[in-house]
Amino acid sequence: MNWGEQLREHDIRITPQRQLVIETVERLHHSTSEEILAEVNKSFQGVNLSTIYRALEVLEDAGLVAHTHLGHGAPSYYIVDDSEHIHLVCNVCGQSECIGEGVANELRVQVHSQHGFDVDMGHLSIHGTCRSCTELAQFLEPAQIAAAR
Amino acid sequence: MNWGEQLREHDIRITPQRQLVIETVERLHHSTSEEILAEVNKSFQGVNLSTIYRALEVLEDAGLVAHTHLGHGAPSYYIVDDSEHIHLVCNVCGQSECIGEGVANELRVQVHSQHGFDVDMGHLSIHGTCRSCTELAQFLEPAQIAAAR
DNA sequence: TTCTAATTGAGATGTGTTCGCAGATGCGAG
DNA sequence: CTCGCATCTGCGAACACATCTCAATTAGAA
Repeated sequence: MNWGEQLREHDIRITPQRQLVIETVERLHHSTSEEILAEVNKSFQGVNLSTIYRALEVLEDAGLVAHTHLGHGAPSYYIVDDSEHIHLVCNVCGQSECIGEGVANELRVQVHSQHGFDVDMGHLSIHGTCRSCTELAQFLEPAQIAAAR
Repeated sequence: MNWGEQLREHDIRITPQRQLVIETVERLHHSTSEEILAEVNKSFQGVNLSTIYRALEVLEDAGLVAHTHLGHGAPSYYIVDDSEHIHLVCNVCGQSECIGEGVANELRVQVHSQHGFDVDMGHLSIHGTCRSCTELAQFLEPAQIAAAR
């Protein structure tokens, strides 16, 4: 099923702006609303930021895109496809990496059986310290690492 | 070691404002910056919101408090003590519950061995759908559940 | 083609957080 | 005890991100 049908199923009109947003989110893989706006405006200037937000909202309702919070700032939007993934976000350098959802299956099962809670894996961001920052921490203070990145 | 020594160790001055913030965060268990301000101002009016933020920042650096993102809005601050915990946040009703960190131990070990990534458990918020919202979803639309809470 | 409800652009508004600066204060040295 | 000064605070402005209002436009059913 393509995204056009998927939108019509949710009684969501198909507009050029929404098409642009979907294509852009797909192309950029992970992007903030501002980044999406900038990219969309490269081909069609005049598209408004509120339109981007509204498009992202309906597309998220329709299950076509999802978002997760990487840094402290704006959330990152990405296309929902067959390969769900989890984000590891480093608190020191701010970099993030995607990993398969396999490592959290045990967690998902336990949380569901013990608490009846259904985990949304796509939204899961794991914060901590990445390998290289852990190694650097032997020599530098966190602030110096953050400054050097 | 009490918090006074812990602050001095980090070359952080002890002030009434910081003492108030620590005590308030401890008392409220989970609270936003605005809630802390309101609570602090009950006993001492005139304390400024930026002071709260700055206090929370240094206290976090010193490892006395930590924060996690529960809803979409302001982060929640809490005292770091011996009992680390994880937050389950329901995307439908917005409620959150604390659970022991045990369920994520497997995850922590795997993420570390496979990716060299050191997970910050206190900051881990797991989003998804709670038990009661899963049950309600048989009868109601998500929007109706959110409205009814 | 016509009609209407959904959608859009533009800008105002809201919420949460940080900044810059002048004055106040904790606290170590004397 | 009191002095000196780096740090801290209050205040207001600025900032980042998100949402809302409203008139004009438009997708898509009839």
